[in-house]
Parts: sequence; structure tokens; C-alpha cells
Amino acid sequence: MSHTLDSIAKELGLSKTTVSRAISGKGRISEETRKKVNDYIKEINYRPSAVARSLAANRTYNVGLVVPADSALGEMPYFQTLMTGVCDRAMDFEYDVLIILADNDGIAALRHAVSNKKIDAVIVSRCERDSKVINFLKESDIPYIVVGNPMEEGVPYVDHDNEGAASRMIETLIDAGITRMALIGGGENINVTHSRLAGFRKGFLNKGLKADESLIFLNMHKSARMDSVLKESIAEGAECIVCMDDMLCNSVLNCLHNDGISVPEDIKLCSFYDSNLLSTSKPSITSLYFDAKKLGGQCLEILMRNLDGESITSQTLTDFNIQMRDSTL
Amino acid sequence: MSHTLDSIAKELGLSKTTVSRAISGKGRISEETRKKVNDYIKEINYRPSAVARSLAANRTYNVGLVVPADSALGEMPYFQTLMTGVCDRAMDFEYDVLIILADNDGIAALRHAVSNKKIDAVIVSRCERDSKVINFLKESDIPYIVVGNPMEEGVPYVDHDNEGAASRMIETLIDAGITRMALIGGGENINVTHSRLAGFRKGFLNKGLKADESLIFLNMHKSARMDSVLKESIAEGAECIVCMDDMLCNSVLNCLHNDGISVPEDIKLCSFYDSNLLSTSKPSITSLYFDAKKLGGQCLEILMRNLDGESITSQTLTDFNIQMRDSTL
DNA sequence: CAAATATGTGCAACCGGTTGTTCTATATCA
DNA sequence: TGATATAGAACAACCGGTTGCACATATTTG
Repeated sequence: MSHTLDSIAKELGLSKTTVSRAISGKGRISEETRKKVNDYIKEINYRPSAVARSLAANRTYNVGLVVPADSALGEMPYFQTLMTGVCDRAMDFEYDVLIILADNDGIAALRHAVSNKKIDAVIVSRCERDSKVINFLKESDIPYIVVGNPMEEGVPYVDHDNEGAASRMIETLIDAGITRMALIGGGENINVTHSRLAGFRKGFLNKGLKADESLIFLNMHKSARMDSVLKESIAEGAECIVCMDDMLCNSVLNCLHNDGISVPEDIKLCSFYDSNLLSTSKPSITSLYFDAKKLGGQCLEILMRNLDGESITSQTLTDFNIQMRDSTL
Repeated sequence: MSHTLDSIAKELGLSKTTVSRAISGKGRISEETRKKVNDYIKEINYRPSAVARSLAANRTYNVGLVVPADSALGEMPYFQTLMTGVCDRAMDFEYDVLIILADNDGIAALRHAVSNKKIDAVIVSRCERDSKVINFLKESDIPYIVVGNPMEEGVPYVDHDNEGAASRMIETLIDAGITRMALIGGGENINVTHSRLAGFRKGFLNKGLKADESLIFLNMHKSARMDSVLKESIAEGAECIVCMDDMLCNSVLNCLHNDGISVPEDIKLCSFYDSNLLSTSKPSITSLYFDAKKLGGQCLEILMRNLDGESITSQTLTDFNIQMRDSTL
């Protein structure tokens, strides 16, 4: 049988209240009693029931992490890292993380968790345009935060400086003498795509150049056009393929290899995220590193502080790191 | 303000008990009253508090999903699919899924969730040898199930027939005239590695042949030896590289490409899982498909039934599917 | 038509914590 | 020394559900 405050109180000849206070440290309690109780609970390895505590405190000590239900998730080590960041930081606050699969095809799981009050707050791990998830959260009164700038008034978010990073990447390449680049991007329904695209263009402008709009290819994640797009880019004189993420870069590298095109000899290649998906690639790939783990932790931090009464809204993490490697030599 | 059974009862001139029964459908209740209550709660969009219900029922309606804290996870779309399977099936039982990061470097999160009673059962998504996670679970009295045969008496698991599948893969290749193969495997501390290795050997035996032990390379996930291992294999006359998973296969393909070795002309290649990590590969890769989603769902199913008093132990899903593609032509 | 049974509802205890208030014994002060 | 403050502990209500039991009314049965 499991221990409870009552059983412990009885055992020690104290009241439930006193035991509770000895454990929490709140309220007036003699040092002697406190020690006695704490020694005892350590001995019997007692831990208070989270459920009972939740009922009393009106807090579940759970946050929901909304994760895209579609396959994109599995392709993206980034989400994993983000999740790790969230979970690690959650531990610090004695919180646990509930996984909620949801996207624009269905938010039943989110509805369930929110309306049954199984979570105190929500983190949305990817931001889509006109997202059902966000629309739902806007109307509910649960605190939430979105990963990635939703470009929407009143929606709190945390993001890397995607635009700034992309811009810097381009400038760095230009400084290295590369001026003609093709951009291989992901879904137009994802906001990070737009931020990086803006950065791509800005990078050229900052150097007094202009991006070649005919070499910008979006929605390439599941595209069968990859092969032709790459050939076209090369034919048009692209010196470098800039990929918006490592999954895309992996596909590109594979495609190039298969066509007998060498990196970096025939064409240079770079990516974003610098995940371990490409860590064993030959050649090594130039990539821009974002600290996704930190970002995940930041989400949690903000939510916790807001639950404690603060009202932090959005935050942008400006640090990133360009890892120059063989693929752009 | 949020609604409660009490507030609803007052509003409708009924008792808390009656409202509760009208909602749950348990106990004696007139059709009329039931309808009245249910219409009303639909109108005000009431959902019972999961926490309060948990306290009364002594059930959290949460399962924990233990996921490796190390980066291996992010590399493996398989885990994602598994997780999706778990979450989807959980919905059917009105359960939610708590993510627990843990591995042999630390099980603090698991301890926390279990001893604070935040979960009713645990799914361990990867099975390592001499796992701290499993040792902990064996000593606690929470129901649990492990994905992947732990090869350990008394530990309940769910698994694909990894040995049978690997064996069949080899036999299929042999039938296609390929008899000399190298095996690129993952960590020796992971049990699936051993199951597939056994299947690898068995496949040859079933065809009256013998696996070339000198062409078996394990622990290749983060190995810097990939390049030399592949060259050695080819030099030794290997006609096909059998990879134990898609991550490895991706690395191998990349490595081969980079060395100017063509697939399947110079060497053939195949893999396991058939995840979308390789779905855009050139050439298309022969792979053995396991239904990870189904397996995840199965875990949940078994745990739920055991919570309801059954005592199902282990289960092996025997279905798999070999997708022959260009890489073994 | 009384007795037995069935039906619908409510009371109150319970799940295991937290917390405002009260009570008692001791310490501090004028 | 009596009034007042304070420390330590306990009482009891509360969080929002579930459920065994009692009770009143309606229905069936001999």
C-alpha cells in the first residue's frame, strides 16, 4: 500500500497539516518536527501524489507540447532537439511534458488536453500560416507560446533570428566570393520559410547585390522536381545551393551525387540547423547552427514565469553560428 | 469562471451525483434527466476536470513514453512514427502521453514521473542492454512494456520479428543472386542490433550458405571508419551492403557517392525501416518496412488491457514488407 | 391490496493533498 | 504579575470529481 500524508501523520503521531508543512517548508514548523518528518519520508521513500497536489493547487504541473502530426516531424532532428530542451527545462520546474499531436488536419488531441485541463500551458513547436492550432489557443484562455514567429499580432512566440541568420549566411558566402546562389526552401505554409527567404534577399541587398528570384525554389520537401531544379540552377550559373534545412540539404546532396556532380568542386552547398543528420556527410557541410535546445528551454521558462504572474510576450534569440566546412570551400 | 459538477447541479436543480451519473452513464438515471444534463453541458461546453477524476479514480489517464535522451533519437524517424502510434492509440482510450527523457546516463525524469504518480504505465521506446530504465521499472510496481525484445526473463515487450525479417531480407537477396554481403550495424548495446544480426546469419544458413563474419561491422552509427569499412567490404568482394537502419544507410550512400562508387552498378544497398528519411534518395533504396505506428499502438493497447486486469506479457508483430527498389537491381 | 421489487435521486464519504483559522503553551513586555 | 505576542500544532474546509448506501416514489407480483 502506498503512503499518504494521513498514514504518515498517524505513524508519527502528528496531523496531516503538520506533515504537509514539514515537507513543503511553508508555514510555522519546528526544526525538530521538520527533521523528524523528512527523515521518515526519506526512509519510506514517500513522494506526494501529483494528482492530489494538482487538485488542491489548481495546477497540473504539465505543459503540452504540440508537435506536427504529419511526417515532417520525423524528418527533422530539429524538433527532437527542441523537445529535449523543453523537457530538460521542465524538470527544473518540476513540470512534465505532454505530447500533443496536432496540425491543420486535426486538433482533437489538443482540445482534449486543454478542455480536460490536463495541462497548464502549451508550447507549439512549429508555426504554420493560419494555423488551426493557434486559432484554437487564441480563443481558449490557456497560456501558450509558439516556436517561430507567426507574424500575427498578439501571438506570443520565441524564435531564432531567422532573417538575420539567413542574411548573415548570404553575406558570408558573398564575402567568400560566391554571388550566384540558388535557394531550396521548404513549405510556404511554414513561417520560418518566409523569414529565411526574407533574410536571403536581405543578405544580397546588404552587399549591394540582388538575389536572383528565378533561382528561388520553395515547397521542395516532397518535390519530385528536385533533380530538374538543381540542373536548372547549375545551368543558370549558380555557384552554390543554399538549403533551408538539413533534410533538404540531404536530398540535394544525394541528388547531386547521383548525377555525378561533385561538391564543392562543381557546386557548393550549405544548410541551416547543423543537425547531426548531416554530421557524417561527405563532404562536410557548411551549416548555420541554431541552439534549438536553448529555444525549447526558453519557451518553458517564459511560460513558467507567466504562470507566476509576469507577462512576457515574445522573444528572439539572436545567437547563431555559421560553421564553414568543406562544402563551400 | 469554470464550470464544475456542483455549479451545473445547482443550475439544473439537481445533485452533483445525478449530474455525474448523467454524464458517465453509470448508475440509474432517467432518460429525461440524462438528456437534460447532457444538453446543458454541451451548451456550456463543460468537460470534467481530469485531475479531479484522476484523484477519485486513482488513475492519471497518462502513460509515460521513455525516449532516449541522447541524440540517437533525432536521427531516427522510427521513434517519431512509434510515438505517433502511441499517441493516436492513446486518444482512443482517453489517455495522454508524457514524454520522459531517460537513458543510462540518467533516469531522473522517469523517477519523477513514476514516484509522483503522474502516469499509470510506461512504454520504453528503445531497449538497451542492462538498461537502468528497465532495472528501475522492474523494481517499481508500475506496469510497463518495452519496445524491442530485451532478451531478459520477465520483462514484457513488443517487437517486430527482427530476426525473421532480417533473415527474409537475406534470403530474398540470395534469391536475387546476391551471396556476398557486408552488414553495417548499429550499437551493440541496443538489442535490435543483435536480433537483426542473428537474422542475418540465419538467412544465409536457411539457404545453405554462411555469412562472412569478417564483413560484419557493428557500432557504426558515429563511426569515423565508415569510409574504410566500405572500401574494405568492396575489396573483399561484397556485392551488397546491408544496413541495419536508414540512418546508417544514408551515411553509407553518402559515403559511396562521395567515393564515386555507384549504386547499384558498383555495389548494391539495402536497409531496414523504410522511413521517409530515404524516400527521396537517388537511387531509390530497397528497404524492409516495419509498421512502427502499429507497434506503438500495440504497446498502448496491451498496457490498457493490463490495467483493466488482463495479464498480457509479450507480443511479436510478424508482419513486415520488403520493398525492392533500384538500389538492389 | 399489502408486500416485494424496480426506478430515480440525493446524501455523504472518499481520493490525497493545501491552507486559512483556531487553539494552546510558552516567551516577551510594560 | 497580568497583558500581549509568538511559536508550534491541529481542525476543518476545500479542490472537483466518484460511488456505496439510503430514501421516496412507481411498478409489479401473489
